Amino acid sequence: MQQNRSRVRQQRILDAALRVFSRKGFRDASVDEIASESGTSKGGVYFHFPSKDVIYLQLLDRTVARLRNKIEAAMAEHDHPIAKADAALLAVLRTFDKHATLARFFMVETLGAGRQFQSRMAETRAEFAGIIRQHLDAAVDQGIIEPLDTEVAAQAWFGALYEVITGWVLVRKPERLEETYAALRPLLMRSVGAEEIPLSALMES
Amino acid sequence: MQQNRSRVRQQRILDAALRVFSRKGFRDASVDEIASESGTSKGGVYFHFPSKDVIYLQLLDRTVARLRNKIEAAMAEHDHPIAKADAALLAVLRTFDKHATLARFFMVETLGAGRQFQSRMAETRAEFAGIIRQHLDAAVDQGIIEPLDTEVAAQAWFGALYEVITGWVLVRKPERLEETYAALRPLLMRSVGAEEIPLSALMES
DNA sequence: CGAAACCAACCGACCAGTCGGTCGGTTTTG
DNA sequence: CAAAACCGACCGACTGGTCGGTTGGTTTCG
Repeated sequence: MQQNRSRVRQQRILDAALRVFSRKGFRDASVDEIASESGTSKGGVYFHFPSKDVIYLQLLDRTVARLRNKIEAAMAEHDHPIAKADAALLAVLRTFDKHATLARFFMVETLGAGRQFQSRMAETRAEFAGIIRQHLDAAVDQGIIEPLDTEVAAQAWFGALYEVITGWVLVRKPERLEETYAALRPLLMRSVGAEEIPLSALMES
Repeated sequence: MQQNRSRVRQQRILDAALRVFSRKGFRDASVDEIASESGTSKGGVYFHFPSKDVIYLQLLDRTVARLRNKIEAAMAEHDHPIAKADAALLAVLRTFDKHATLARFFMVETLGAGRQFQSRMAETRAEFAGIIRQHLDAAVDQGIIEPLDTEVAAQAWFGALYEVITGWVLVRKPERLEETYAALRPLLMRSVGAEEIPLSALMES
């Protein structure tokens, strides 16, 4: 049970780090603050993690994994590429709606965290863009949309989404992020030439 | 001529700051480095600028103004909203193509520069999104595109562009940013429901 | 000469990471 | 069984280095 306790403490530190990084950003967050926010001391933090960088990186990994899981779970419930895209879009918007802290960390923090993380950040962006691209390719293969440069299209989708979410994080308008869905969906769909299909029952659930 | 000399030195410092900030980011760029890169000393820098923050802010202002001028000059040569959008898109791509340093500063640096600049950054993003929105609204008024949520659309356009440029800055693929134009243009146009018009003579000039 | 421009040396705040030591619980041993 | 030995977890004072900003003196120029 001792190692269980240890694992709990590690999670506590990561949870605290998420809040502190979200508030202050990587550079302005001191390890002392993470320590006190997680109910321990600096020495305690350094017992569990070798460096501040590693805390950040592990937190990023955890966050990315959770978000990707959410997205993939949402998509797994549908077969049609457009329904998958819809589900993924809603899953993202709702997740960030519910966890604004996460949004702040992920959106505002990711790019400017510091030069040492830049390549990792590029990988992360590429990972999400890759998911989008993969499904765009599938849609092209199935003849649902016309062939197009799916790499640029995936980047553009990611960027559009990223910007809308970032804007919401910074300004908090509209009140609920999900409200942008109605405007975002047709925009994205039309951009790749996907004909309109009713969004009907997708709004609830 | 004394104040002229002074102004020249100020510009030199800003030019050097642009290079150093682009390489290192705001936090990792030391005033000493900006000083030596501009052929002066730290004291010299502090004679012309009251703080590192102000250097950054003035540089940001200068950069935004120049970019906005480029965009508006490009648009002024056309009347039709779609031609304006085209011209603006090309102007942006070409400007960053030619000045990768500027792209690095503007793209990678803007978001994560530090909490103290966050509201200013939000303003800057809003400014460019506002330009896009204004012209989307005009296009709607002229009946060229169907009514839509131009605020979200403008954000999405900005975000898409931002992401593509950022990706290029970080990975440098394709070789020339302008090559993304052919993929980006139809994507953006279709997203707002603008019918295809030949891009023909727009590629050169 | 006098003011503007410039410089090198310096100051002090800040903070990641270290280290010697403590504490509560578990295992070993006589 | 109890005392001794041990151990993982934890604490917080301290250090070493960095860097924004200051200052007092020097050069340049009109």
